[in-house]
Amino acid sequence: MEGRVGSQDGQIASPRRAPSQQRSRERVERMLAAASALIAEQGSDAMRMGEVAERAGVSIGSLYQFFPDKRAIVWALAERYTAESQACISAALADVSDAEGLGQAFSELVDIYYRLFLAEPVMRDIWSGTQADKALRELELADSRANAEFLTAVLKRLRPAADPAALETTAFLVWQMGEAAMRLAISVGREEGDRLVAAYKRMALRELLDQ
Amino acid sequence: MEGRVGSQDGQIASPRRAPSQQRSRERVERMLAAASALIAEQGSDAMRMGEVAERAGVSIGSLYQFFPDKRAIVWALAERYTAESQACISAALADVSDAEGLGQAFSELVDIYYRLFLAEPVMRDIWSGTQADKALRELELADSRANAEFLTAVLKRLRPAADPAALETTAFLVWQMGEAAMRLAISVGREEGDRLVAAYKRMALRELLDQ
DNA sequence: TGCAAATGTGAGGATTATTCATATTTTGAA
DNA sequence: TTCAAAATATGAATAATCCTCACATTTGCA
Repeated sequence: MEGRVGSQDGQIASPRRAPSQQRSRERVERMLAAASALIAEQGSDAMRMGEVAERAGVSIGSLYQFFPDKRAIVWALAERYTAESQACISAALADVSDAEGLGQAFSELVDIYYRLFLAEPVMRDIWSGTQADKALRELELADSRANAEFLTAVLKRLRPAADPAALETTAFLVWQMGEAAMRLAISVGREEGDRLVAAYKRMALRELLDQ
Repeated sequence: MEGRVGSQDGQIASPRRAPSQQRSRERVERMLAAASALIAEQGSDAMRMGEVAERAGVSIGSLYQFFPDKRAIVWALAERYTAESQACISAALADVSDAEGLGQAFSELVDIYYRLFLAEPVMRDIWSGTQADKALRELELADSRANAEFLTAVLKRLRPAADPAALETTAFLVWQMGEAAMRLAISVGREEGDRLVAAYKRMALRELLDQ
């Protein structure tokens, strides 16, 4: 009843061949767009390579010309999301210089993420499946570390006397807790989700500001 | 290259037929034991139904006599773990009556869980894949709620003046954060993992005791 | 004993992911 | 412009896997 999704080795799935011509670059975009639409409709697990090819208007062989396997497509989409959000997060935290500013920026960041998770089925699907796929897990971990570093930088400015290593651990943990809180929040009802996100915010800020 | 793992509907995978004879009960045990061993060796994703049957010394058809599909086997193992751990957690929190006691019990509980995650590849694998499988996700959520309730009961005793709804939210969130922290801790190096777990403990207790 | 229910079996059906031999298009140097 | 090499396109065929089902065997029990 099935196809399987490759062996369990978590190789970073890089394009089998980078599209060098204008034509192929456009086709790869179409493939990713098709995959994105299908994931939004049915989830990445139910996404079929044949459907992706058909919807992108390319042959199945062309798909495999640029993506070594199914997971690579999901990975490529995930990478785009992380790149975008990192830029956003970096900007939001760049010029925070006092506790109040951190509270403000962090709170907004959480809201943005929460809304994004609620509104973006693709993102939701991809980050949900994160744990099952080694390459995705590593991407998310790297992303999380990068984001935590932005937060660490702020903390070091706000609390110069504190142990830097401890600040790093705190920032990383708080950030990961945030991602977990989001996943939890979207998997329960909206009201409870809102409450949980609010509770997370309080908890995180208390920890970050060491109050 | 593959088989697929069932449609994405998250039906609770209950035995197709409960084994009623001694013989079949023993065989089902062998099936679960075989599955457990294979998951420990290669992960549940790489576990093949044919291998499970072979190692259990039964035919593939017998497997499907008692388990409607592959996920049902994983689910059955997961259910056992949750039943066991709930009993353990309930016992640990049952007679907590002051802040110090909570600190003690909670800290021990976290340690036990952490060690369990580190030592039990099966448990680790199952809870990692949790997000990808609807039935597993629901099982984990229900388990988490049940455990959070034990914690809530303690909090209500310790802080009778507090808003009960807020305590429930706090307990649930803290518990889920704990599971996330565990997953994170075992996916990074041992040293960093230890630091993260310690940091989580501090954060959680601060929140639980509202200090 | 004998019959119905429970259980056991494994070859084959059904899906999918992925490959590969071959055809077509583009590029860039002569 | 010409043309060979590189890049790209194609989809039928392959391979791997889950799961079904028609039929065989065993067990419980009146």
